[in-house]
Amino acid sequence: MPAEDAAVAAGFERFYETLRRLTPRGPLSLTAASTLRRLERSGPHRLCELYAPEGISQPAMTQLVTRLEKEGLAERTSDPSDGRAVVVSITEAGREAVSHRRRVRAEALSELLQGLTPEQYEAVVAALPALERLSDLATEQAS
Amino acid sequence: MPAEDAAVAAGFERFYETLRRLTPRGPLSLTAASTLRRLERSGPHRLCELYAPEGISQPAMTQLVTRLEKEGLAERTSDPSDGRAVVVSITEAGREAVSHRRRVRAEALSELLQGLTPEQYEAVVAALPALERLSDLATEQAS
DNA sequence: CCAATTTATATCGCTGACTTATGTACGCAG
DNA sequence: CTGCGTACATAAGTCAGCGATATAAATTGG
Repeated sequence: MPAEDAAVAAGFERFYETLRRLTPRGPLSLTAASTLRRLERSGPHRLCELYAPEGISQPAMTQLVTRLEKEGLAERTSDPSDGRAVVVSITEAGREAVSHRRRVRAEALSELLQGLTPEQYEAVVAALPALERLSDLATEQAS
Repeated sequence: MPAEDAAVAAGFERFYETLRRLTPRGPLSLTAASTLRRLERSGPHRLCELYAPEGISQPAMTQLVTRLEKEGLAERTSDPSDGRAVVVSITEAGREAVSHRRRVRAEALSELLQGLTPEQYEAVVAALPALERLSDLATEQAS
């Protein structure tokens, strides 16, 4: 492991905690929010396609979908081509919940961003593609 | 809110999920790990100074400290100057647990970092001071 | 200096969100 | 239609958080 990676890891570690506290309490668990974002981003999915990337077990996803359905944020549809399958999709209320959460977070973050110097701000913007790339790499690795 | 902040927020949102999955399972909850890091970083604290910054209730912190104590990762000491207070400090085993967790995470991250181009890597390194600053700002804001 | 209040921590009962093990319904090959 | 694999649901247990409340020490007002 290159030495400089350790510095990056240390910085990320602390920054991760900062991000975590930026949306402290809410009716959605981390996994619930993440699942909703996935459904919003890449459309309806079968339940069996959801649990692995979210890093939880299949029963946990069943329960999560049940909760989301009870709260009106997602819905189950049966797949006509496969009677065993359940297709999960996000509802309008779900989209609103996601965008509300996103907005709250973005506003809190925006306030912090204003404390940066223009140079620091530019550095953050310049690093965004790299962060995006890291997320892509992590996703690939998982599959 | 400046328009570009939204892009930053979106990038951070996804990156946050990525970091979250970088240390998937472990015996320590997110809060437990975060609390241990705090104790390691800034020394012993009274229980009442711990729960607010960690974003949990006081009873939850009492329980968390109890668990950490049971696992030998932290210990309670009574404050001689205030009979009501309990001073929590990290043990040697606690330090090891923190550093182990940090190492695992750093290695996983390091693997991802190698997938970046040199330019992207430099962009990340260049952004570190800004991320650090953001964390500082968030800490100030909380107090 | 004693009663009332505030502060610091602990205990209780509850819920949410996971786990593993197991059950059920459907699809498909023989 | 038998039997097996797949997709999902259910059951039972655990863990980590919550609010309400209890206990005990410190502080404060008369």
